[in-house]
Amino acid sequence: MRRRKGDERALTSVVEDLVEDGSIADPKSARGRLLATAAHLFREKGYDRTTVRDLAGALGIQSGSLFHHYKTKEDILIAVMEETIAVSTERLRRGVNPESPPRERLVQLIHCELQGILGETSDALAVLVYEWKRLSGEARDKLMVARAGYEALWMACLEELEQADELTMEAPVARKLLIGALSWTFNWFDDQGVLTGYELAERASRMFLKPQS
Amino acid sequence: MRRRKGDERALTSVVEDLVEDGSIADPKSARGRLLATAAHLFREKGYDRTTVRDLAGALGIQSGSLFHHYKTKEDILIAVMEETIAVSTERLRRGVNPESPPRERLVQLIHCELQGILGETSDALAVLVYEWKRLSGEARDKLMVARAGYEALWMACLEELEQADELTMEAPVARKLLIGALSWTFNWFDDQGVLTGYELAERASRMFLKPQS
Amino acid sequence: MRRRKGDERALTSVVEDLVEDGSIADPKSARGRLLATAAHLFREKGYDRTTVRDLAGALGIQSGSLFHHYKTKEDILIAVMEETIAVSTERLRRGVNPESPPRERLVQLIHCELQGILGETSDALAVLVYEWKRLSGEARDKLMVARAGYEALWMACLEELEQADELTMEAPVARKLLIGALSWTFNWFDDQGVLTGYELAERASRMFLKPQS
Amino acid sequence: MRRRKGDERALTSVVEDLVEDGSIADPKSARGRLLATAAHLFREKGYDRTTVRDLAGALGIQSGSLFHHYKTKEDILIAVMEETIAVSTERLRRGVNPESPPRERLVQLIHCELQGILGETSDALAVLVYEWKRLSGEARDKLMVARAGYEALWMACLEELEQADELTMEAPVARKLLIGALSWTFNWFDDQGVLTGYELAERASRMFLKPQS
DNA sequence: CATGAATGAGCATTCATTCAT
DNA sequence: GATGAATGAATGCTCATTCAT
Repeated sequence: MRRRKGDERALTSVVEDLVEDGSIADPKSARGRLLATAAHLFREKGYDRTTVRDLAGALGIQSGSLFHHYKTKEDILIAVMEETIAVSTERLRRGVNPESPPRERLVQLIHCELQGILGETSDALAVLVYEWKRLSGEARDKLMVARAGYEALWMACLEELEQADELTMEAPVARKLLIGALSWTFNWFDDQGVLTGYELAERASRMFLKPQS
Repeated sequence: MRRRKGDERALTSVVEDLVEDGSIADPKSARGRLLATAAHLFREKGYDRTTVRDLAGALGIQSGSLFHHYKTKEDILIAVMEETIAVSTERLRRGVNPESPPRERLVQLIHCELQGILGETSDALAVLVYEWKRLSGEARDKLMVARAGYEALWMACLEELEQADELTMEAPVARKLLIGALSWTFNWFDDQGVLTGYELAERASRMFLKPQS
Repeated sequence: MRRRKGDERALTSVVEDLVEDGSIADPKSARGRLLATAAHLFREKGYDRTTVRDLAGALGIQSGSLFHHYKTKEDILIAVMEETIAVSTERLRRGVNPESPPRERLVQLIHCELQGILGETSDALAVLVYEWKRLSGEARDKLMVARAGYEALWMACLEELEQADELTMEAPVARKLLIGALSWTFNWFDDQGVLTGYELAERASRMFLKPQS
Repeated sequence: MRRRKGDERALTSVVEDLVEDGSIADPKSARGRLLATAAHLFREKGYDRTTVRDLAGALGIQSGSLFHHYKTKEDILIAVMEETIAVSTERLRRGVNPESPPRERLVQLIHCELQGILGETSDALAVLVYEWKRLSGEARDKLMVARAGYEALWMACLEELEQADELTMEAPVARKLLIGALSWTFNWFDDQGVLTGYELAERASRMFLKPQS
């Protein structure tokens, strides 16, 4: 997606700070490269069809060496997802100004989410959405907890809007329709197309907000 | 999804007629049962993780016998998708009254699509959406042609609305956001929940229509 | 191989007579066509790589129907070999004039064998040579007995020549070298090439005969 | 075949030298044992009927492990053939003394070829002859090029003899009859029989040479 | 930490053979 | 006889994982 300089800086600092406090791996470290490459391959070919040899090959190491970093292939998938959730949540936290009026905050939320879906973390988020079923029950539960923090940020805004009677439908319904609509964008949205990411975010917010008097 | 008697009758007749003219396999025939079971398993476990032995086991036959009906596992996936597209397109054709005003027709379109996503053909449609990447390029091309007929029915309505200035955004953008929003419903919509399918369809139509004066 | 009219008539009558006395199947009957087709496919693709479906397909019937004629695929191979041995032996019997001097008889023998290898029965003879190993021990024994009659006709001539001191080496060694040399011709001899079958037979006989004084 | 000490040493050094320059695998290495075992089984049971499990079992490893060394079963066949051609060609190069008169060189050539057919490389050579048809076209072409070098060494000698009018027939015809005669020996020649390999070579050379005045 | 050979269970697919119709 | 759907064992090959070096 077409991004302004400011966005770039924002994402970089999100990642940097999370690296510093140890929540995620440094993208330049071996582990970080591994996860980014895994995300890319998992998205491109699907988790099942990506072999550990594919992944090792893309990293320039032997397949056996992967298992020094992660015990199983599934652990790599889990790590990709965990980090994505962490980065996404942190991005939301920073990208949304709590002082802004709620209508404005909704646009900020949508814009943040779109940035994730269409920007740098695109691969990892696509994996999060499309490979969710590949997780074992246990892993799923753990990640659902992490995901809950992210969703709470959304619901706070939507519920406020609902109470202010500015929403065209119930907040939970709106959120779920929106998740689907935005997730799907990585199947069609074209960086170079007629619409910028900003314009798309604005269109998406219109779907649920009553027209302003 | 909660359905009225009328819907049931409608779907049944769609399938029956397509069976009669040979477009799809009779759901009660060996081939039809095979495709329904395949759709179910492919959706539940994913195409890659569903082995031909799983499928054969679920059908009560030997794995070798599957290859009497379809030459490869991918051919089964393709057949599932082809039939779904055929049924969906036919359902749209019947479920939309060309005499209705366009706003009403949009609700009919959404309702038809939701019926597919949440009703009888739910499994097959989920497979169509989530396993698209598993198709070889050739198969993909063939199915994209079939899919185009379906989309044409949608765009006719949306473009009419756009020209009448009743849409809150460009028709193609609206369609794509809607595809995502509706497809995602099979991940959350609960048949027994607070919302009926009709109510959901109505909510979804609000996302793109300007409020009526 | 280039053949004179006389040869053709000779082979036809060999086959006809064997058909009449029931030793082999009429080439025009269902069974006969089956064996000829099997010989052709077995030679072309090898016995193992020729499936019963291939064979049935070439005959225009269903694979299951083959088993009305022969109980197993191996039985078809055995039948092909048995008939070939019968025809070859009969051809030798007729093609060699017991009145001729032994040197002449050797040329007749070689010519008969070459006719088999390069003429009408070429496929079946190639199968006999190259698929011998595919036979079960039991079948092998049975066919070896049949083959013995054929070899006896050869050895009679060669031993007579040996006794007359007209051979450049021991009769059994000569015969074995000759079997190899002639069998191999179906890998290189060209019907349309510089050499006729007759000329080849003549060359082959020179390999073991002392020059005539 | 009964061999003198010198032959043994000669073959050993051929193999050793080729191992050293990397043309073939060391017979004592994993790869070398694999190829020798494969040659043996392919010869005994035929390529098609030898399963990768048979081969693995004979080597005392798991069938999956084979694919570490060769990507496909056909690649194993190809490797067997390639190495045989390399060894055979090298043996010819060393076993024939270019200073010898051509009649003598012919005996040397025949003796070398027989050594291959009946000695250590017997299995691999039988495979080369009998499983040639199993190769894909591509592999066939590659091996035919390698084979051409071997045949060139033969034709040089035979053509020289032909020009000196010492051959009883055309050089190419002689070579082809000889290939067949010698190849066939592994179906009948008995190491312990009345004839030594040398005696057989000498008999074979008589087939094409005019008696010396 | 990294390697790479080995594992062994699992996979889609093939195929001779059977048998109810 | 012929059909063709079904069988079930077998096949070549894949791949996550292990482990001695």
